[in-house]
Amino acid sequence: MTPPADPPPKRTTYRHGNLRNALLDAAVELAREGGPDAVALREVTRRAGVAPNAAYRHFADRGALVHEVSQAAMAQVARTMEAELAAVPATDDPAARARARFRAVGTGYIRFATREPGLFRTAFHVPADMAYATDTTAAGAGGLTPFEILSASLDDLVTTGILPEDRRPGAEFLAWSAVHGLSVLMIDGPLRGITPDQADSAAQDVIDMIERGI
Amino acid sequence: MTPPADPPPKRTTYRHGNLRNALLDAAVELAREGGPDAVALREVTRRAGVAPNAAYRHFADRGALVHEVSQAAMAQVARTMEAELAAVPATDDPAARARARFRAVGTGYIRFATREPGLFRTAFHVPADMAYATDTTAAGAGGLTPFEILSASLDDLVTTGILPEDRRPGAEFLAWSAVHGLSVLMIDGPLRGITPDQADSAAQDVIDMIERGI
DNA sequence: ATTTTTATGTGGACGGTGTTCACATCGGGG
DNA sequence: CCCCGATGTGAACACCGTCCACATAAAAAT
Repeated sequence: MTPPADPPPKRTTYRHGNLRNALLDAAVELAREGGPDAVALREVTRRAGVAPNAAYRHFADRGALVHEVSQAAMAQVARTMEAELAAVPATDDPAARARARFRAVGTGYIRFATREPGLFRTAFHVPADMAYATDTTAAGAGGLTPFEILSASLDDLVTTGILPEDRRPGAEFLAWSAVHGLSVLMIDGPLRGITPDQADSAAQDVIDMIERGI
Repeated sequence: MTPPADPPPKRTTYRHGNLRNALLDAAVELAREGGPDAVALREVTRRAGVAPNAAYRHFADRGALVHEVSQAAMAQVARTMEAELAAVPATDDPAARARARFRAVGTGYIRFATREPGLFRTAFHVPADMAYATDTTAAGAGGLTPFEILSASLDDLVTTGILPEDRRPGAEFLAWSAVHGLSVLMIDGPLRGITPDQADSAAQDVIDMIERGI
């Protein structure tokens, strides 16, 4: 029950040596636990064992720090989607494979949202002052952003003949809306408090709807 | 360019007489302009021309105040949906009418989100400490919550034979997810900055998907 | 090798916030 | 009529983000 943290390592050198990363790590941890609002600059510096102002040598202000956390969180979304894609069993049927991969993309997205709600909310946090509305992209290990991963899976649906070509334009936003909406409703909407099993089931239902309705 | 506000009316009586409502009104206005985080207790009391602590005679803490704003915002969602429903042209064909009403429900929801993003975000704001996770419902003029309005419109789809009965269970969450997701993506997601025309068009596309996929 | 520049971390301050405690002021029920 | 409970006030505390002037040490220039 010592919530503050382990004793700060009492750095001996004047320079920290890796402050920027230390700050970022602490900030990510805070966001993981409590969402974007929980990222307090002072607490972050405290955990790094450094004076509050030291943060300003590495980040313009709190917004810049949160923005970087947001980027990191978005990259984690991409990685979770990639992991789900990698778990898709091999098949000879390219159409079945394309379908399974499309479903994996959506499943990974929703899984990340329910497993890491704090980071998920941070990934989609847009600051009030619009200063950091830069769409600097955040990619996963494969170098693709979540949006690009989704797009690729939709392209495969078209090339395998599952999705008619004339339905392709704008399909990203239809799929994204449904999957994102379910995520939000489960995280802090009326579906909050659902069990993980129910969450997975709901995810599959929503993806079913997308496949039929897209 | 006097952002603070008009001069506080310099109340003469010791009692305010209507403080609770005055505080709530100011809080709603702040939420309207900047979302839930913009609701500052001190600013609210300032606008009501009263000392900061006076708020604690009417609300347990800031969370309680924001929660009430959230309820009020949810009620406005319901009213917007009702307004959209009322605008559905009369028809003899009950099936066509049911479809139109279902679409109106979704359209109203998305319209409110894009027109009042601050209130929309506040309506779905769940406090960090989970203290106010009470699901006290917020109804519109017709006495129905947004969720109940949606449910009713889905019931009508079933009775008019548009929606097969076996697809009815859980359909609320499918529809809600898609519509809510689009709203969020347009408010502070990657679809932010879209024109109102594009927003309406995207809304219709999403509702099309729901109708096909539900 | 010595000096100077630059990057990085510190200390102190200011104004903002939510919240609590003790106190002031009234309005209405005994 | 009086007093008591409801309502509003004042001062204080802790926390936050941010800015200023300053300290320190590493790197670059001499």
